[in-house]
Amino acid sequence: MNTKKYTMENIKYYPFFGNLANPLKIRIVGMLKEKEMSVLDLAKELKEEQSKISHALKSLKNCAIVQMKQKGKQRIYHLNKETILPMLEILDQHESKYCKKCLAKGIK
Amino acid sequence: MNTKKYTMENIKYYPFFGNLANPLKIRIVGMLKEKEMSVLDLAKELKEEQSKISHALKSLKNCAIVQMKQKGKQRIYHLNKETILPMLEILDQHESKYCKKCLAKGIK
DNA sequence: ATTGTATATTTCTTAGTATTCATATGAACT
DNA sequence: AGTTCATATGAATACTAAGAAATATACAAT
Repeated sequence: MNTKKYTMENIKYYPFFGNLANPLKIRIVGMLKEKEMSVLDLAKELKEEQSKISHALKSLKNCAIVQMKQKGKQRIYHLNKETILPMLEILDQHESKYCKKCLAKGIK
Repeated sequence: MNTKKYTMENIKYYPFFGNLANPLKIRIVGMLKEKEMSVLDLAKELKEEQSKISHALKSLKNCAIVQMKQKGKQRIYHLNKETILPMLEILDQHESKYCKKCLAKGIK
């Protein structure tokens, strides 16, 4: 039916929000709100496999939701608070105002 | 491996961002930034089938990203600008600062 | 150079989501 | 009530992204 489905203008937000739409990734974001952590730290705290955490961190890093620094053999990840905190703040307000039902039940 | 994977606290953002992570849905949001529109208006402008638009609008409405009012037989949808505009604004800033590459290529 | 520790990558499978198509509902008008 | 236009719904299929498991790389210390 279509020739050109979407313009760059419109799809540009896609990969970014895709990260925040993933339960594991949002849990990682939740952890990193508190303090910066290594991959294994995250794996332990979240009770998930290391490779899974690495995968998640890679895509979070690709969209600059988290950033990384090397420390010996460890790689320490920290949240890009400048962007993410205000964004979650807006959502909290939205949620408390409009969206109790859908958020509680996970309706899409 | 896990018993309890995530708490409510952590997954609550999931359905909301899931909507913004979808190309069609974000295109709808893009259209509704300009003006409110009916389902068929959207279908025509975006060159997509009506049922597809309806499906997308349903999930957007479930998370209060759009709102709807009846007008004769038409249903007019409009954007929840209070939440969405500041959110896109934050992202634009983020993008121009950090994420040119990933956004251009759609890397996740 | 070898070992041990930390993280990343690759491939395959599975689960979750979107799309399609057919059909149903609902509202206005005759 | 029947017709038309506008929208929504449901079920089947097609996609895409996430998860699992095994393996590879990178670094530090000995």
